[in-house]
Amino acid sequence: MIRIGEVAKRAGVSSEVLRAWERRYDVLHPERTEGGFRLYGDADVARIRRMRALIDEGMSAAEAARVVRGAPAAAAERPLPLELAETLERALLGLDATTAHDAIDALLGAVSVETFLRDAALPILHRIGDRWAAGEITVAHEHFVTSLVRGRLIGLARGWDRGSGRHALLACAPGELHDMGLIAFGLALARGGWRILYLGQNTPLDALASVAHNERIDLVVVSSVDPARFTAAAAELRTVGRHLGLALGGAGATAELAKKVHARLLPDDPIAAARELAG
Amino acid sequence: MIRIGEVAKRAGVSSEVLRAWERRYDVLHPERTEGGFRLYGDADVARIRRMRALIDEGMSAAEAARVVRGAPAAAAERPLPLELAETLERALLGLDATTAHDAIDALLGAVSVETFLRDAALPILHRIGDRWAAGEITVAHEHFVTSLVRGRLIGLARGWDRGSGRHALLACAPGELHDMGLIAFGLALARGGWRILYLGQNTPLDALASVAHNERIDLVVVSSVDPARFTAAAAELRTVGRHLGLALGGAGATAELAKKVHARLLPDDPIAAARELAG
DNA sequence: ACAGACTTGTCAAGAGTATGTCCTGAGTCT
DNA sequence: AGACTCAGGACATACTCTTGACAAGTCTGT
Repeated sequence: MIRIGEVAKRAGVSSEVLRAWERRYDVLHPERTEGGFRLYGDADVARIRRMRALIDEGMSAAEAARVVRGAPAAAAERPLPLELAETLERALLGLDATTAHDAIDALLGAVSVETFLRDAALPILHRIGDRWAAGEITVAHEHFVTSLVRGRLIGLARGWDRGSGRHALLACAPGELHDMGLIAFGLALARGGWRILYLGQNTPLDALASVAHNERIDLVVVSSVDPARFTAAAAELRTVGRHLGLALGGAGATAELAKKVHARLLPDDPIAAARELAG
Repeated sequence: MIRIGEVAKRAGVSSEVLRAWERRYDVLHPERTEGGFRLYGDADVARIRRMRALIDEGMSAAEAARVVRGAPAAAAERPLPLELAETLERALLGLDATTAHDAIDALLGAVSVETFLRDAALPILHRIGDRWAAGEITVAHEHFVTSLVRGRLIGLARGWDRGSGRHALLACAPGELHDMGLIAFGLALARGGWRILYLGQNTPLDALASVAHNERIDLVVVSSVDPARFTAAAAELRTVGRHLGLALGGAGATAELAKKVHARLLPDDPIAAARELAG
C-alpha cells in the first residue's frame, strides 16, 4: 500500500488529479491511515493507468470513469457457467456452428474475456487437440473447431492496436501453425493496456526487426508449441533479442533457449503470461 | 462513448457539420451527458464515416442520410467506392488495423458482400500477394493482412451453416494454406441459399467421406492454388468423387484433373463460382 | 439564361460544462 | 523539523451548447 505521491509518480498523473477524480467521479476508493492519508493498492494503480489510457484515446474524464467503474477490476469475477462451456464443446464436436456461436455469445456475456479464454476456449481447444491426436475424432472436427474459434477470437481482437500503452508485436515461430494461444495472449495483453500488432502463424523472423523498428515496437513475442521450431530459428531470434525486447511463449519455449537468445520466458498459460507483462 | 470534438477528429468532419446533420436529417442520435454534451459511440462514428464516403462519391447530404438511415432507397447495386478500397489497401500495407477495419466497415456499408469480396478484398489480397512475391513488401505485411482479412471474412460467415438450402462442405486440399478464396466462395454461396460446413486450410481428405455422410453434404468443394496439391491427392479425390458430389476450385484446378476424379470444375473467381452453383 | 427556392457547410454570440491546477491553513508521518 | 497530505473551494482554460444567420452552390420553372 502506497501513498498518493508515489501513486501519482507511478501512474503518471498529478496527485491533485487523483484527488479530483476521487471527489468527482466514483472511481477510486483508497483506504486511509488513522491520520487520514490515502493508501492505494496495485488495483488502484491499474485503474488509474486505465483511466489515463482512455483519456489519451480521446474519451472525456467522466466517460473514462464510467468505463472503468463499469469494469470492476476483476474484483468479483464470476465463475464460468460450466453448462455453457459443455454446450460449446458439444456443439464444436458436432460441427454445429450456430449453437457454438450462441454458446460463445452467452459465455462472453457471463464472464470476462480472460475467463472465457482461460477456462473455456483454451481448455476446450486443448482437449479437442488431444482427442484428435488420440484418433477419437477426425481431422475434420479439429479443422472446423480451429477455424470457428479463431474467427471469434480475431473478432474480439478488433481495436487491439489502439491506445497509448506499450506496443507488442506477436508472431508464431517459422513453421508454427498453432496460433490460438498467441491470439488469446494478445487479447489478454490488450486488456492490460498494451497495443498489439499481430502477424500470426508461421512468420519468418527475418522481417521482424525492420517492422518492429518502423512501428516502434516495445516487445516482440514469438510463440511455438514445438521447441524444435525455436532451436531452428535460434540465430535469427538472437539477432532480434539483441536489438529489441524479446519474449518467448508457448509450450515449446524453454528457459535455456530464452537465455541463449536474450529473451524473456513467458509462462505456458497465455493469460498468466499477459498478466505477468501487464502487471 | 466520446464527445463531439473527438468524433469530428476521428471521422474527418467538423463538429458544426455533425450538429447540422443531427438537426436537419435524422441520422444521428447521440446520447447526452447530464450537462447536455453529446456522447457518440463507435456505431455513430461508422455512420458518420459512411455519410462522408457517400457524399464524397457525389451523393447529396440528404440522400446520404437516407441511405445511412437504412432506407434502401436505391436497391441497385452501387459501384465500389474506390477511395475506400484504396484507403483499405494503404492501411493494410501500413499495418494500421484500426483504419483498415473502419474502411472495411464503410465498404460493407456501401456495397454488398459479393461486391466487397470481388472488387475489393480479393483483388487487394491478390495484389499484396504479388508484391510480396516480388519482394516489394515483407512477409510481415503479408501475414498481418491475411490475419486481419481472414478474421473479417470469418466474422461475416456467422450463420452460414443455417438455413434449409443445399449443404456444401468446403476444404482446402492437403498442404494448401490459401483459404481466402474458399471463404469468399463460401460467403457468396451462403448468400445464394446454401448451407456451409467449413473445414479450412490443409485438410486431409481421408476424413471427408464420413463427415460428408453424417452431415448429409450435397457437395464437397476442395480448393487449391497449386495443381500439384490436387495431383498429390488425386486418389483420395477420386474416392470422394465416386460417392459424393465433388467440385474443384482455385487457381490449381484444371479441367483434366476434374474429369479424372469425377469432379465439377469451378471458375477461378470465387464469386463467379458461387453464382454458377447457386444459379 | 435568369429569378427564386432550396441545400448545405460555416460562422457567431453568449451561456454553460468539464476538468486540470492552484491555494490555504491545518494535520500527519518519519 | 521537514516533507508530505488533507479538504474543498476557486480558477482558468478548453470544450460544447443552442439559435440563428449567411454565402456559395444547385435545382426549378419559365
